[in-house]
Amino acid sequence: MPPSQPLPRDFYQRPTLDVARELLGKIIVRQTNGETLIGKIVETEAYIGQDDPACHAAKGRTPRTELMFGEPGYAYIYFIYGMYYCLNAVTEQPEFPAAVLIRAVEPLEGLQTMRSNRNRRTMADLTNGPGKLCQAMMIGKHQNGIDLCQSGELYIAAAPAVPTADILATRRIGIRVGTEKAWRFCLSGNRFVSHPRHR
DNA sequence: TATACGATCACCT
DNA sequence: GGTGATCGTATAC
Repeated sequence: MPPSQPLPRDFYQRPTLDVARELLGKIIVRQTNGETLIGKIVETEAYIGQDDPACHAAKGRTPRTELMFGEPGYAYIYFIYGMYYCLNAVTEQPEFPAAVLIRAVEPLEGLQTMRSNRNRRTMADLTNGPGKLCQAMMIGKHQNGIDLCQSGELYIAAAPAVPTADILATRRIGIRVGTEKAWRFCLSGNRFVSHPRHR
């Protein structure tokens, strides 16, 4: 039984920075092979429009970025570095290309399966990175374009808002342009946040 | 058709 | 601290 209802589309059809902040503490539900894998979002990054040089849509509308130009609340999953997938939630109104990258989750349910998917012994590095959490939760190209607002094989469920004081804003990670923006958000002190340098 | 590179990770020193 | 793995996408020819 899923923990709660999917977040409504209205949640995503708002300024991306608000969505990125408020996705912290929300629940990713992945139902596959008769099992439910659950993780709490602890780290996000915003990619906002064609004026954001780090946004995939900055170079224009292409088959790859088409989803970002569409309805909010859908999964935009891209393949990177020849081996990893990254999960995004599309935001803002149609025709405005923006999304929130889910960078890390705290595993809550299905730990054994996640661990075997990752082939790791330790819990600590199971889902503390965008590529890692997709590997752990079996999220790949087949899930690209899924509606995150409907209970199904992949969605994001509602959860109480986290205290504003617990939210840390930093520069985005892993990009070479647009690094001046503090558009990365994480739960202060959470052990499943990526990049251990941040306290 | 060819090539350069990336919103990463694991493993090495 | 550094680097190799590995391939879809965009761009150049």
